[in-house]
Amino acid sequence: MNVHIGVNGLAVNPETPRGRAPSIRDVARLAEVSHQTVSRVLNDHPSIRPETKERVLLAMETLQYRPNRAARALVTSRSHTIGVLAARSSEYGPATSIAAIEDAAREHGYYVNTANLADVTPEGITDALEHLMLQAIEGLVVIAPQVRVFDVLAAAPIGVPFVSLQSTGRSDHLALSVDQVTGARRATQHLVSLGHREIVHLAGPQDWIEAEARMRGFLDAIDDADLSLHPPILGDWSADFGYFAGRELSRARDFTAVFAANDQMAIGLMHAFRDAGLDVPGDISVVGFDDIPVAQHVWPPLTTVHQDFREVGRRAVALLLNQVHGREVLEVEEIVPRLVVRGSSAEASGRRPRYASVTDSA
Amino acid sequence: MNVHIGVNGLAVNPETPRGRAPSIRDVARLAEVSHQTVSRVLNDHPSIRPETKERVLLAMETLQYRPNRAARALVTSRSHTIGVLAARSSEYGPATSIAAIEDAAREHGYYVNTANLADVTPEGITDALEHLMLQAIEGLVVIAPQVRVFDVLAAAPIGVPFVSLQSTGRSDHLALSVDQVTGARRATQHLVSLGHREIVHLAGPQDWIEAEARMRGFLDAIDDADLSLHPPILGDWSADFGYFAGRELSRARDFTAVFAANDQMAIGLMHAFRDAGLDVPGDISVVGFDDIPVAQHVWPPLTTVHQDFREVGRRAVALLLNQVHGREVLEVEEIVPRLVVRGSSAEASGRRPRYASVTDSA
DNA sequence: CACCCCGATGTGCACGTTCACATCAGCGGC
DNA sequence: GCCGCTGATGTGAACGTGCACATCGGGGTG
Repeated sequence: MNVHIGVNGLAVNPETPRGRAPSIRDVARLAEVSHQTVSRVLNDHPSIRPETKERVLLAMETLQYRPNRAARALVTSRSHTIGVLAARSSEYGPATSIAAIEDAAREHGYYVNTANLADVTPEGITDALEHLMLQAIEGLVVIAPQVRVFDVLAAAPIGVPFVSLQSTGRSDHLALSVDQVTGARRATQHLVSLGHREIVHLAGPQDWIEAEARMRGFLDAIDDADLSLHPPILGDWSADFGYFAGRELSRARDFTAVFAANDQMAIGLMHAFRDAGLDVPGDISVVGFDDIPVAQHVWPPLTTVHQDFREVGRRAVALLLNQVHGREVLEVEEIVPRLVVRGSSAEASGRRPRYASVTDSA
Repeated sequence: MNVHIGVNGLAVNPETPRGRAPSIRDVARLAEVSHQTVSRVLNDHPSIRPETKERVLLAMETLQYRPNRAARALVTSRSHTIGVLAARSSEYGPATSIAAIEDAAREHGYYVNTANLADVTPEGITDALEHLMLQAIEGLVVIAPQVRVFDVLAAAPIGVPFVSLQSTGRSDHLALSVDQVTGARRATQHLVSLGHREIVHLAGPQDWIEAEARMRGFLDAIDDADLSLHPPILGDWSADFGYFAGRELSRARDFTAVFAANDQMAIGLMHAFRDAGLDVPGDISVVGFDDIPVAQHVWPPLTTVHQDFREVGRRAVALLLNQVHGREVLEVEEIVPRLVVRGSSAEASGRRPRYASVTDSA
């Protein structure tokens, strides 16, 4: 109700004409210099007498001057904004990375504008992209890890450098590759080393880059160990899907371990197994991926592959801004996620695993 | 490496002079009208002959014209951007709301700029606010639900309408109040109705508005039922804290139920109780708050209070944009979250509760 | 038939900033 | 004592758009 707080914020300053916000000319007048000198102070120009600078800064202070971003953007044609193209951004992983991107960008004096992919149709993607381009973004971070997105991106000339948080294997852009393949392989090898020979993979949706990488890691490990291959199940990342998949799986029971492509599905799986009277890890071992914060607190504590989402976001910004500024792009070292063994995986014999408590993260 | 895709995006258009992006004047020249006519087409001015409009649109198309947001913002002094001041934005609830806010804003042709609160010191808050104000935001959504934030907000005249996702009880701004008090009261009453008389509240951090509201709902219910009050434990929302709190609690064991202020802590609690050899809900009932997606898949499935975070985000934007456009602000109806009874709460006697499966959400 | 109004379009300026260039004083070197 | 350089500052234009106002033709009204 009572929301109008003056027209213009701080508004009523006697020095400032009308209801307008103070401009550099107003500051200049007060400091008795030219507007250009004020501009120089703003931009840290070297040849300004300290005394003059002082006077200008004082004038800015008394006038409560704020530089006008639009005017600056207009003349420099730099928006100081980067775009983020994201999918499913309410989930822990992406959300964490996005937050880290925003923090890192702010630290570098940049703004972030996020467009969430409502649907992954070409129209939806073009639409989101259009929105970002209208914002005149200087760079783009892509966290929408469907292959399809990159097809659209490749087709639409976006004209700004972009970085993806998923390695597509393409060379038309920079990717901040977390080595998901190795992560998935290690997870699978862990199960193999526990004596499991019939392992099922509950994968992410087809077309998702991460799902594909984790699947490949799984297949590699199965191949290395010379095991027979169960056809992977394609899920949608959700715990609910994990539950339903687990219900189906517990009918057949021709396996002793499941590697789920993310923790949510793994948790849903365990729920279903419990419902079916199967003990995890006594009857069936389960391994997840991501290490979301609750993973170590569910029962049994989930063996999973830990990813540092914040670090990924940070690096993405660093990489992107390097490109934006035309600096040399340093070699991108891959981040290898690490396996965290907890209670949901045990030897195929059915013996109890060593108990991993909450302190394993310390 | 191979990232530079032309200087300017689509760049090489013979109609466009130099390397500059096409402006309305370029379009005007090609369409053989004045730049003002082009502007009118852009802004859907009524009195334009359809034929002329057609010609202009065609010229835009061939020139791949994009309006320059900075120039427009400069002259209209409207940024078409709203700011979001957020805290802990990687968690499910806030992250979901933020995503919904972005979607809704985009639908209304607005951009969203998010500033995450690194720390809740006055400096941190001012800093984030400063960042947003530099962006010339037209409105602000606050999801940083500490009381302290509102103190700073009240002190610093932000000069734009703002909406908070938490009800502060103050009248200096609009709040989109989810009735957390009622939600918490219902959760507690549920435990009371199951015969529990010794109920502990694992609260959120002091200073958090939501923590306070949930605490009040708890206290109200305890008071109504005339039960003795256990001193609430102040947590930090995290599952890890829930675990440690649970360890402490299981020493005393002078209670039969715990109402946790969010699901993460509830899950941590259950973990600790299990470690201590206590059965949930056989020995102790646990109720959470939020209904995060995994809540129904942990063991036992968590009784909790469901909130629709997306709806909250959507409404926040609607409310805010109404204010921004000076439209009448319609009465804000409170959203009352609903209790979802699952397996983690049972009668104080220790009898097994009816089993609530995943289908309870269907 | 003169008048006015309205629809359709054009003209010039303003927005606040930076950039290119101009100015001016002081100082060292010949 | 003059030249040129350099540091410190000022001057004017430009960026791309929207707004206020001007213009012009046509049609209805008296």
